[in-house]
Amino acid sequence: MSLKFVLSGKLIIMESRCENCIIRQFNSLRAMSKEELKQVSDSKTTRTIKKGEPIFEEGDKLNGVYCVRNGVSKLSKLSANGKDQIVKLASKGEVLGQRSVISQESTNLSAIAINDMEVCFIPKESINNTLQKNPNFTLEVLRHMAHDLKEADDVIVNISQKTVKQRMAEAFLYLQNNFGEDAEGYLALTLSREDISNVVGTATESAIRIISEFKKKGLIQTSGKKIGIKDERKLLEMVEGF
Amino acid sequence: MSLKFVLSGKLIIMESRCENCIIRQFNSLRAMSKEELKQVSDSKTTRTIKKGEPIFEEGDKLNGVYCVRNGVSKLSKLSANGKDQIVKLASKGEVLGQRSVISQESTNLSAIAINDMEVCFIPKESINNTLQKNPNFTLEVLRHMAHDLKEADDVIVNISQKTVKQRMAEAFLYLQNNFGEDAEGYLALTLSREDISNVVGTATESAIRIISEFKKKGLIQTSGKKIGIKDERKLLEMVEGF
DNA sequence: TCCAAAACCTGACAATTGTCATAGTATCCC
DNA sequence: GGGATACTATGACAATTGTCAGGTTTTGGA
Repeated sequence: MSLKFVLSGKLIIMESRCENCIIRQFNSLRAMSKEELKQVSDSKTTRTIKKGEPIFEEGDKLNGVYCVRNGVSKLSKLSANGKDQIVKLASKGEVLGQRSVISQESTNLSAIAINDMEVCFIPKESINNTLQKNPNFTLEVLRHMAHDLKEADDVIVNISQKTVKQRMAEAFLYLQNNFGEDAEGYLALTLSREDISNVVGTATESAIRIISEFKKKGLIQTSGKKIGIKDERKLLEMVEGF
Repeated sequence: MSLKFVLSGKLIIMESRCENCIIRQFNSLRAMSKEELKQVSDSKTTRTIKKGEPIFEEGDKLNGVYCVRNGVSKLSKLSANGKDQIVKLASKGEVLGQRSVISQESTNLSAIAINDMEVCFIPKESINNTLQKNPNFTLEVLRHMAHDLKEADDVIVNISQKTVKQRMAEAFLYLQNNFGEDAEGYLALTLSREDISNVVGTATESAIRIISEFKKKGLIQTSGKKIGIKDERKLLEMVEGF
């Protein structure tokens, strides 16, 4: 049986065996057999990462993958002009570093914690072993990667064909759909203005300016750095180009 | 033994058995067993596609994959404002439509022939069958897709962080590296100005203007729509932002 | 071979976006 | 609690890029 604590209003489930971990249901690990999971469980280690700290950085050789149990990480790449481009936001259930382990190259992205995180490190041996023996698992990973690639294609088209304003609107809707809202109607995932601009691919000042503009037009509301969506319909229209 | 013809100066190899097809060595099909290849060979059909014609179009449900034997295809996506964004150029040896077949969704990209093409259509049953039974094949496909995803990430960063001029320079170097040059030093793959602008993600007029500028500066030379690289070093510097 | 259509090219201008400067505001750490 | 530091915000301006409008050249088909 798993241990449960109620700590300052939050329910925390301390589950150290992968076999029993719910997170697993959201990613490719669910295609592993019992024995394979047992092996993963025996070789894995758990790490906590504080807000702002890296899980790994561009160029690192990864000795395994990281399964996110809690918190959100930004996957980004530094460009020649010193700016980060955020390529993906990864939260509970996602596995980081798969690509690097599969292609046996150093990673092309940095993973940095946006809030405090808890991740499980799974050594690459466990993964590679299963990849070679369990076609179901490999296929599951493949399906997942096919999905990521499709999303990446969409991002390419969006960045090159939409205006910054459209991409900003899209980003807010994306955050709403993927991370939800809090009780007061603000986006549950709060990003700094700089992170927002790095997701959208624009200058921080431009992002701020557009936030102000959206606020004036009644499309969104803000409270500190928190942002709430007020007129989803109009934001959607803006994304489509009206 | 394969049949060979010399037709108007070109050597054409008519090889209808996958087992003997050289093309296969360049893609994931090389990980198939003899029996699997035999099955693929028996179920495949060969198609020729004329310049400008589609192999498949965005939204199509694909019943198989296309293995490119000859010619080059652009993979593109139509955006809301009516412009195409070219996401990838695929030539000899590349397999198109894999992602769609794997994730069992309709395709998110169109594939249109840039010059006359010859492709082999392989029904999805052969592929899915092998994916489930041969982990080596699945792993090979996975590695390939991991590579594509990494490239897609690079494209995202490039498009959002580099100027149009830098991306143009990069595009020419890319064409040189991947498709080579003809005897007179012009890029072997000749794209229309519109296609170039759709690769780079800019307006056709901007692309033309930058071509003129590069020509004036002695970085490239042109002859009709053909483009030749004259100063590779300076183009490289430009990409890096000098 | 010739004509129409398509592709290429250039100029002028407008819109978008980035940069720099500067000031207010929140946050963190001692 | 207070000061340093990072983040947010806005204005002014410049650079980049897109759009429209007009030409010229090339290409492909009758």
